[in-house]
Amino acid sequence: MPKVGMEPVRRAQLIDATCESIFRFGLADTTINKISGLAGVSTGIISHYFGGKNELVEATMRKILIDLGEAVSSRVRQAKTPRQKIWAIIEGNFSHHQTSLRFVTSWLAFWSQAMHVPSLAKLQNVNRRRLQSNLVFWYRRLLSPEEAKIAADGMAALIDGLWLRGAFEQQGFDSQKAKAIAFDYLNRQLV
Amino acid sequence: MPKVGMEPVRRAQLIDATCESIFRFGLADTTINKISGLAGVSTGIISHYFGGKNELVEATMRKILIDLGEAVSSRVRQAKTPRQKIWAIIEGNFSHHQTSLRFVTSWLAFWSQAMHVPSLAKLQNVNRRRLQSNLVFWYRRLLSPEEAKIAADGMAALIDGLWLRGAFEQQGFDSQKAKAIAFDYLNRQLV
Amino acid sequence: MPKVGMEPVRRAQLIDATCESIFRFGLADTTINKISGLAGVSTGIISHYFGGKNELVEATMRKILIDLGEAVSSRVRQAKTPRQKIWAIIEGNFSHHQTSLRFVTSWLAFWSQAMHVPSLAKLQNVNRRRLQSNLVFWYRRLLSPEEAKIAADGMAALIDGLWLRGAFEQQGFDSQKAKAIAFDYLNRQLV
Amino acid sequence: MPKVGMEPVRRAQLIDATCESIFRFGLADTTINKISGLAGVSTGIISHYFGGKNELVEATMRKILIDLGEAVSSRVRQAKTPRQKIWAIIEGNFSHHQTSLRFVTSWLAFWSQAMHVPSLAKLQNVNRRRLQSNLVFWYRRLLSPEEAKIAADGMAALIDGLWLRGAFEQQGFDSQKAKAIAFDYLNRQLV
DNA sequence: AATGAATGAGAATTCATTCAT
DNA sequence: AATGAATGAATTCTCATTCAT
Repeated sequence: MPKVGMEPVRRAQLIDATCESIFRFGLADTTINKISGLAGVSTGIISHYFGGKNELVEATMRKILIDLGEAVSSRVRQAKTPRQKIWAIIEGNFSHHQTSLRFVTSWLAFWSQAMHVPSLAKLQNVNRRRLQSNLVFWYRRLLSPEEAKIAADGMAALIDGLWLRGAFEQQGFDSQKAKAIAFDYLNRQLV
Repeated sequence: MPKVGMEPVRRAQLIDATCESIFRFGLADTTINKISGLAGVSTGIISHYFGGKNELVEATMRKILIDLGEAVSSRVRQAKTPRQKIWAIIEGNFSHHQTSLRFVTSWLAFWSQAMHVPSLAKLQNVNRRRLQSNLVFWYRRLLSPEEAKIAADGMAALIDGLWLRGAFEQQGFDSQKAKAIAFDYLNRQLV
Repeated sequence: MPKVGMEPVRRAQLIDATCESIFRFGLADTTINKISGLAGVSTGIISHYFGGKNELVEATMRKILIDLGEAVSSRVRQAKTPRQKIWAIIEGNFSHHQTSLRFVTSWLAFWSQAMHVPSLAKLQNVNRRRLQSNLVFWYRRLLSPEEAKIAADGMAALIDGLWLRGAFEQQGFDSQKAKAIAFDYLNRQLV
Repeated sequence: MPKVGMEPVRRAQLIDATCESIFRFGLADTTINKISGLAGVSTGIISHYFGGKNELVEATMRKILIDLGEAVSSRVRQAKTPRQKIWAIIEGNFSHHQTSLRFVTSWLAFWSQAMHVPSLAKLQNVNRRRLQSNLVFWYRRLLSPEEAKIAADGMAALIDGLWLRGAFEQQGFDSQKAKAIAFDYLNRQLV
């Protein structure tokens, strides 16, 4: 019998290598040769486990969004008050793992790519709406419906904007600074 | 007899076609065939006037950033008080032309691409810093240096984040809503 | 304890699956994955029992030609007169098993392939000549040598041509019609 | 201005090279590298003029069937009596150009391939039916409807069978012999 | 005896660039 | 000034074969 149970291992390996390649070369210059080279496997494996490059890229995006969602929701669960819940959402978005350049680079590449690839757009929309509706839910506990809508849209945009600009910081993403800005915004929203 | 003075015409034609192609197909699926087809000229023209596809793409990004810069600075010039100046920067960023999906799509594609293409990164950094330093300059008239830094970074991120999320709105970019959110943030920053 | 005596079983299984795959997908789209899938075994088995795909394909062709040869010779043995012998050859070629589309499809694929694969060409030539020499042998009992040659070549070509065209009939190979045509030809050859 | 009017030249060149490649290597081993190599052009040309390999192969088959059809119909036009018409159909099918091994090899490859490729099957059916209906038409002038049907089906099968077996003759297709056999059959059909 | 994970050579296709006209 | 035919390197995908278990 051949080695069994390799599937989850290989899939994780290849998704990691895809992130690494997007980080190093950009999505446009990410080829299955580079991915399989980084993963230390042959190119054929990609078709074998994912069907093709597109599916691997999609799986990578899904992984990133799921990780991000989990980082947020695990923190939100532990929070008590509505204010702490929003705080937790911000914290989750700027937790260490999420702000590694490796992560942010892929996130940005996907955001751009999603505009023209339906399967990615679907994932992107789910994620975008999740952040927005989470925020609205807790802001409503503290503000009028109209104010909550504006506050949530503003905070969601600020979080994504901090990521976006953070991706270009020479000295790497400064998550402390990002959090400080977001918390400052939050304090001002809640008077 | 050959037509003379075609250069500026052809360059503008090709840059417009490049924006159109990025909007329609995405940067990844933008080929010189599509660009020259949209422009109604032959493929050879691109090499002739720009040297190659990369240079055309770079020229297109430069054009977009210059347009954006001019939309902002023309408004800033007319503003009087520091608060109006900041208001003008926001207005400029969400003026009609800037928020057309055509524009936002290219802007986002370039932001992603710039992470791995030095010539684009340079343009991107100039633009990114210009927005930040413009904001800091006027916030300093109204806030302490520390507060001004945070306010400027926050506003810059919010503006970019609103673009980013606006690019995905089903019903198109709602620049009124974006401005409302940014002005609300501004009001809270300046108490 | 390992099963013993599996070899003939596995070989027959794989040859059947190869016929089935050629029938369903065509020789060009017959892969060892499809063959082993149809046979319900793993791909490795093919190398194990046949050495490789080519050898399996060759074995399949050999099987088809042997089956065909046996269908003919068993009938010929029972025939008495030269005319009945020729009749038996025709009958054998259009007996039920031989005219199933499954069979004809593989036969045609091999005929085409044999033109460029020496090992298949050899099998093909043996078979082609066997039909011709069988026919000549019995026609000589009834006709002059020159007439017998033409009669045999004609009948051999007619039989193969009926297969060829029969393979494309929408409603399947009509062996009754094929036999009627061949017998009519035979009657005219023998006045 | 670049060279114009190259399209028909290149298309003919590539179709010829495809025939040559099928003759030399077989359809299964015909690659766009081999085709473009034989044609003395680059591989990109194939996509440029045909869209892809499949379309080139289809165009090649169409060319072969059209040539065959024309060889037949030009002869039929000149024939006077029904018997001469049938004679002309046979002549056309075994005229020099049609019986070159180059031609026959491709013809056989396509026949096999057509069983699983709808676009080729369509071409094949048109051609197969044309031969049959042409023959029926003229046999009806000389025989009863039932006899005409059998005679036509028999002659069509004989013609194809002679091609099929002729493709394998060591010393090349002997069109004189093929014609002699077919004419002999014709004489016997018409008593 | 049998598996199926892994390989990597080979295939078709795409596309920026070149260049004769 | 402008064309677009032609190139060929680069990319993705397929698939027969190998081999550790």
